[in-house]
Amino acid sequence: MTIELSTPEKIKEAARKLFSEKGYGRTTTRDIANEASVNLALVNYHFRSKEDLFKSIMLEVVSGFAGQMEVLLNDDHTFEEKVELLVANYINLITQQPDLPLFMLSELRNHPQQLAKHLDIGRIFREASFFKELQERIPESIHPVHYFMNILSMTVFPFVAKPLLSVVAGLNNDQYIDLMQERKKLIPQWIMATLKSNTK
Amino acid sequence: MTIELSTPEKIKEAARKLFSEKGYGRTTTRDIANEASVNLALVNYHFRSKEDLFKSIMLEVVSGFAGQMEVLLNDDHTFEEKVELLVANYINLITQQPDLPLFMLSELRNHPQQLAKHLDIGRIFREASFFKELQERIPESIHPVHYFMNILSMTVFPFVAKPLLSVVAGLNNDQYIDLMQERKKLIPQWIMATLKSNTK
DNA sequence: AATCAATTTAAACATTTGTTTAAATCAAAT
DNA sequence: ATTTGATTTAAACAAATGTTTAAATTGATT
Repeated sequence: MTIELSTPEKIKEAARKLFSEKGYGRTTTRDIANEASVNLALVNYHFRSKEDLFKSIMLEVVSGFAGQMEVLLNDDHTFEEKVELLVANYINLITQQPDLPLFMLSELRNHPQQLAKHLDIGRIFREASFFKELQERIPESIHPVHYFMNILSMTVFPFVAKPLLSVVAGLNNDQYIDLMQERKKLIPQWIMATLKSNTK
Repeated sequence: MTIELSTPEKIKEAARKLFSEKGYGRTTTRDIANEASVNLALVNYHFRSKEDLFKSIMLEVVSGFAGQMEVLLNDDHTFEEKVELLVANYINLITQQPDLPLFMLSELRNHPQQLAKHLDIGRIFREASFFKELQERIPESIHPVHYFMNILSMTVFPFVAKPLLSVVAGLNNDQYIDLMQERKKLIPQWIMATLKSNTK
């Protein structure tokens, strides 16, 4: 039932897995070739270098993330529904790919320019209907990005800090996943509560 | 005015800097020796291996973090003051060492066991007065760790995601730091607002 | 001053790692 | 069936990297 992938696709899939699991520095081209069940030289044949392979994967991941975000920030729902969709969407995504956020954040710091490069992310966000709706609800003294930070923080951080927080709370893996599912409902409630505390 | 450090201290300081800047995988023993202005072989002479050097640093960082947290979670202040102190404390700490949280989180995932090892972190947290006070304020249907997650998330995540969020918001470094300073006051307010929304 | 252990140094070693090469294989077009 | 270009393979190369060695230096003790 698994479809036969082309060699470059096999390599990219293997690299995506290994880079996000172990980071760029600890992943070798031989790791990638093995994971993809492919001859070592094919990594350099299809992609020019390890660095180029990384860039191509990173670009896909970041533009996928940004594209999805743009849709969610501009859809037809109410503000509160937008928050609910945003949170549920990312909790689902990250539950399936738990290593994705830490990978993105780590490597975004080591390869800065990459982000602004092919993606005018700033404009996408500032022009989103979400931000206009947000500004109508809060005083001008508070920067709207604070609330965007809060949504993303409460949604993403618990996954990133799972090794720490699961020990703190004394929870096993399944219990931790249950907690994250609970947050789909809780985070939007909390966000609305913080908005009421800072009314315009 | 800078005090002369012993060789092992020079090595540890250099390694702490480079590991947190570039991660374990991309930091070489030669990098460390150069940064410490010390002969290459001394890294292996004073610490057995690169891995051992890493472990020794990681242990210091994690137990420092946990120790500080234990004090803050158990001091004599009111619940709201505890939240204020916790937030202000970590915003100050991370402002001075911006690479620390991402380093801790990345490497904690690659070297799991390390955490639970020398540190019974779970007990420290569950027995803290902070958690008892928290439980008195929320219904039993909600796990208190949710709120601890929220505090840590809103405090730490904006630093970890700075490369992304500063582009999103279109802010330069100084403006971003100002935003983080504002959060010292805002986060405790928001936390109290979320608590009121889920009263016992 | 001589001794002795601890520390430092320069050099080398063995692996690992990213990349290249040249031949072999494959698949489609003539 | 032949040709031609793309793909794959095994092998090798050069550079980087963690570690070790053996000699040199240092600094305190006798």
